[in-house]
Amino acid sequence: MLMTVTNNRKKDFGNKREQILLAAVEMFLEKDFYQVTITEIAERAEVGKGTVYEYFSSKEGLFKESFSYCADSYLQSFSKHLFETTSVKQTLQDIVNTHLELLKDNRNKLHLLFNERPLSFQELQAWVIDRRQELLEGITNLFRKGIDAKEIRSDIDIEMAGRLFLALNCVVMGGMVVLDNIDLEEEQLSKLLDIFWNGIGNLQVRGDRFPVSAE
Amino acid sequence: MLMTVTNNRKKDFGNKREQILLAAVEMFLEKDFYQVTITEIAERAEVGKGTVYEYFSSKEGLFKESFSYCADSYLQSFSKHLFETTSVKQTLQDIVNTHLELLKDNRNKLHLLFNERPLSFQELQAWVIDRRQELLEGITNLFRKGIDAKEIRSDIDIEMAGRLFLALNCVVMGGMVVLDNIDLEEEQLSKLLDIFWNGIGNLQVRGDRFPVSAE
Amino acid sequence: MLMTVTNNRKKDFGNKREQILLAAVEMFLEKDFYQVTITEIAERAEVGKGTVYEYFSSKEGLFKESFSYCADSYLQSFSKHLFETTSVKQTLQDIVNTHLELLKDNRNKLHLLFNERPLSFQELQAWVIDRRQELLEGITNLFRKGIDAKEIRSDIDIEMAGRLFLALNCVVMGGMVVLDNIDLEEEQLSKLLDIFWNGIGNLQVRGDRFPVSAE
Amino acid sequence: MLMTVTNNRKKDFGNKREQILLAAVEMFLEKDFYQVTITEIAERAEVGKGTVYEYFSSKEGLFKESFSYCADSYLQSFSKHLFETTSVKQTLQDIVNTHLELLKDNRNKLHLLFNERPLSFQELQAWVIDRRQELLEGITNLFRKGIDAKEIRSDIDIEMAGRLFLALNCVVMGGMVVLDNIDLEEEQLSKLLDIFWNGIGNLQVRGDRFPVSAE
DNA sequence: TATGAATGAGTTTTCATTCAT
DNA sequence: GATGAATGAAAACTCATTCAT
Repeated sequence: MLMTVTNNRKKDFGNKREQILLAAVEMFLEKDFYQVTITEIAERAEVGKGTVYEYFSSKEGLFKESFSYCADSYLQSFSKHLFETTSVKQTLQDIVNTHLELLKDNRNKLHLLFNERPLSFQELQAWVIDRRQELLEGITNLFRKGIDAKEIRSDIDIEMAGRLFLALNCVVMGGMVVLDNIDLEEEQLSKLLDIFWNGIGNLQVRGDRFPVSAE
Repeated sequence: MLMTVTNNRKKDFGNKREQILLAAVEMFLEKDFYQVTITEIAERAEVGKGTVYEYFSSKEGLFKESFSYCADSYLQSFSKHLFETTSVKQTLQDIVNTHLELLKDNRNKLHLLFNERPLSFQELQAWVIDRRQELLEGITNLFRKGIDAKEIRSDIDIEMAGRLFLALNCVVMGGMVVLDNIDLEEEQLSKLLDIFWNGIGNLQVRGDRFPVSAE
Repeated sequence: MLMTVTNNRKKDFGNKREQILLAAVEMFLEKDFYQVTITEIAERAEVGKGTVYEYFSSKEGLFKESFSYCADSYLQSFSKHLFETTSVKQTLQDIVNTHLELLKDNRNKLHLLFNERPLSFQELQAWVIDRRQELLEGITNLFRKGIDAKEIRSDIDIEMAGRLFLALNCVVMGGMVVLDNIDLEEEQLSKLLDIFWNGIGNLQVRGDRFPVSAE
Repeated sequence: MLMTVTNNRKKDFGNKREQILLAAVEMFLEKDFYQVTITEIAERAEVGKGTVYEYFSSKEGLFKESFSYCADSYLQSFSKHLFETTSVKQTLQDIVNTHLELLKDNRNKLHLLFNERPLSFQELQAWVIDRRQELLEGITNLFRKGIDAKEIRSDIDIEMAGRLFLALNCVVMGGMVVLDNIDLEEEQLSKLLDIFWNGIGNLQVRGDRFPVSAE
C-alpha cells in the first residue's frame, strides 16, 4: 500500500516499522503498559519478536513513540485553529467542533491520553506538561486578540481562562465521550461553550466579582 | 510520635498497619503500581516483607486502600459544603477554598487522583466513575437551588455546568498546584471563579449564545 | 478424660499436647505434609501457634509423631495374633479379620499409610522398612510353625509367602477399602485367603511348579 | 550423545525439552514434588530457569509429564502379554519376567510409582485408579480364559485373584527390587508364582476353604 | 506456660532482551 | 534484515519459626 511493486527492496522496510507501531498503539490503547507484552505486539504486527528490536530500542521506547503518535493528532485538533482570522468566538467553536469529531473518531484510541497512564514515566510527564504549556500559550494569545478586539472582557485572568478552556475540552468533553461513553451532541456543546462565554450567573447580579463580598 | 508519651508501652499497637499504609501511599504517589514493590514498601515502613501481608491481603488490596485513603478526604472537600444554606455563589467559593487548602496540604498525596493511574483496575475505574457521578449530582442539585433562587441563569445546561465546575476544581486547580507546582493564590482563584460565574464574553455582546450564528 | 479434676495443674499439660497431636493427625490424613500448615493445626487444636512449638520441635517432628501414632495401631492388628496357639490357618484368618475391622473403623485415617506420603522423609522411610521387616519376620516364624505342623507345604519360599501375605493385607485389602471405597465382605475375604492358601491352579495340574517347563 | 555424528548442526534441536524432562524425572524420583525446585531441575538439565517454562506450562505440568513418562512403560510391561495365546500359566510367567526386567532396568525410575507420591494430586490419583482398573480387567479376562481352558480353578474369585496378582507384581516384586534393593532372582520369582498358583497349604488339607470352619 | 505478631528465606513464574542462525 | 529459542533478573507471596509479653 505504501510502496509500489517496482520498489520491492524497500517495500518491507517502512512496512515492518509501521506494522509494529500500529500494533503497539492498538495494544497500548487496550491495556496498561505493563499488561502489554512485546510478544503480543509482535504477534499482532505479524513479525518476529526480535524484529521489534530492529526498529525500536526497547519496550519503553516503543511506548513513547506510540504515545506521541496519538498525541500529535490530538494536539493538532487544537492548534490548527489558533491562527484563524475569524472572531475568537468562532475560533473557540471551531476548536471544540474539531475536537469532538476527533473524540468520536477515536473514542477508544484516546483512552491513552485520558487515563494518562504514560505519566508514570517521568520523562513523558515532562513532555506532556511542555506540550500543554505550548498549547496554553497559543490559547492565551488567542484570548489576548479577543480582548484587543473587544470580544472578550479585558479584566479576566487570561491564563485561567486558557486553562479552563483546555479542561473544558480535555476533561469535560473527553470524559463524557471516552469515559462515560456519552454521544455528545452539538446542542450540548453549545450549552457548554455558552457557560464558558457567558458564565452561569444571572443577569441581575451580573457584574459581581469573586470573592463573594460580605452581604 | 503518633502516640502520647504516657502510653509508652502500647506504642506499637495498631501502628504497623498505619505505618505500612502511609508508606504505601507515599510510594504509590511517587510511582506506578507496577513500579512500586512490596519490598520497597516494607522497607519504607520499616517492617518485614511478611508483615505487609499480615495486614493487607495483596499488593492490589493495599493499593485500593491507599487509593481510598486519599480519595475520601478529597471527596469530603466537595461534599461537606453541598448543603450549606448560604448563597450558591458563596458555596462555590467555599468549595473551591476548602479544595485549595486540601491541595496545598497534600500537594503530593493527590497526585494519586490527578494522574488517574488507578484507573487501570477496572474495579477502581468503576468506583471512581460512580463517585464522580454522585458528586456531579450533588453539584447539579446545588445549581438547581441557585436557579430557584434566581442566582443562576435558568437557561443553562445544569449537567454541563456541573461538569465544568468539577473540571475547574480537579483539573485546573489540581493541575496548577500538583503538576505545575504553582502556589495558587486566593486572587487567582477569584479570577477563575469569576470566569465560571460571569463568562469571558464582553458585556457588549453579552447575551449571545452558542453556536455562533452566521455573521 | 485423661486426668481427674483434682489434678488440675497437670490436666492441661497432657491435654494440650494431645489436642495438638490429634489435630495434626486429622490434618495430615486429609492433606499432604506440605499442604497442612502449622496455623491450621493450631486452629483445629484450639491453641496458639506458638504452643505447638512448646510440645513439638518442628513441623517435621510433629508429622513423625502423627505418623507413628497411626502406624502403631496398624501394626498391632497384625502382631497381636502372631503368637496364637491355634492353627496357622486360623491365625491368618484372625489377622485378616482384625485388619479388616481396623480398616473399616479408620477408613480415612489409614490413608496416611496407604499413600505413603511420609516416605519422602528418608528417616521415616527407613523406619517403615524396619517395621515391615520385623513384621515379616513375625509372619515367617508363623509359617515355619505351620510347616512344622505340616499345615503348610514345606517346599515354599517362606519369605515370599510372608511378603505376599503382607501385600494381601496392606495393598489388596487396604486398597479396596481405602482407595476404592469398597465395602469388603467376609465372604470376599475368604475367597482371597482361599487363593493364598490353595492357589489358583486347577487340581488337574496341581503339583506343577514355576518356572513353566517347555511343553 | 543422543544424535548421530552426521547431523552435528541440529544436535540441539528438540533436545532441550527432553533434557528437561529427564532431569525432572530424576529429581522427582529422588525427592518429593515440593522438595524439588524448578531451579534444581533447570540446573540439572543445564538450561536456564526460563527455558523450563518454554516447554512446560508449570511445575505441576512438568510433574504430570514426568509421571506419565514413567508410568507408560510400566503399564506396558503388563499389558503387552495380556493377549498371548499360550497357556495362562505361561502368560503370568511372561508378565512377571518382563516386569522384573523393567524393575531392574529402572530401579530408580519406578520409585515414582511405588511410593505413590503423585497421589497428592487429585487428578493423578484418579488417573492412577483408572489405569489400575483397566489393568485389573485385562488380568481378570486372562483368568477367565484360564478357567475356560480348565487351567484355573473355576471356583476362585476372579477379581480377588487379579488384585492379588497385581499386588504380587507391584508391591512384592517392586518392594523387593526398589525399596529393599534386593537382587531378585528367577528362582525366587518362580517360588513366588508357585505360591500364587498352588497356594501355601499342604496337600493333606488341600481342598479346604476359608473361612476356617470350627474344629 | 501460652501466645500470636513479626519476620525473611525460599519458591514459582513472567517477560524484556539478546544473539546465533 | 528477520527470527525466535534461550535466558535470568526481578517480583509477589507463603509459612515455619522465633520471641517479647
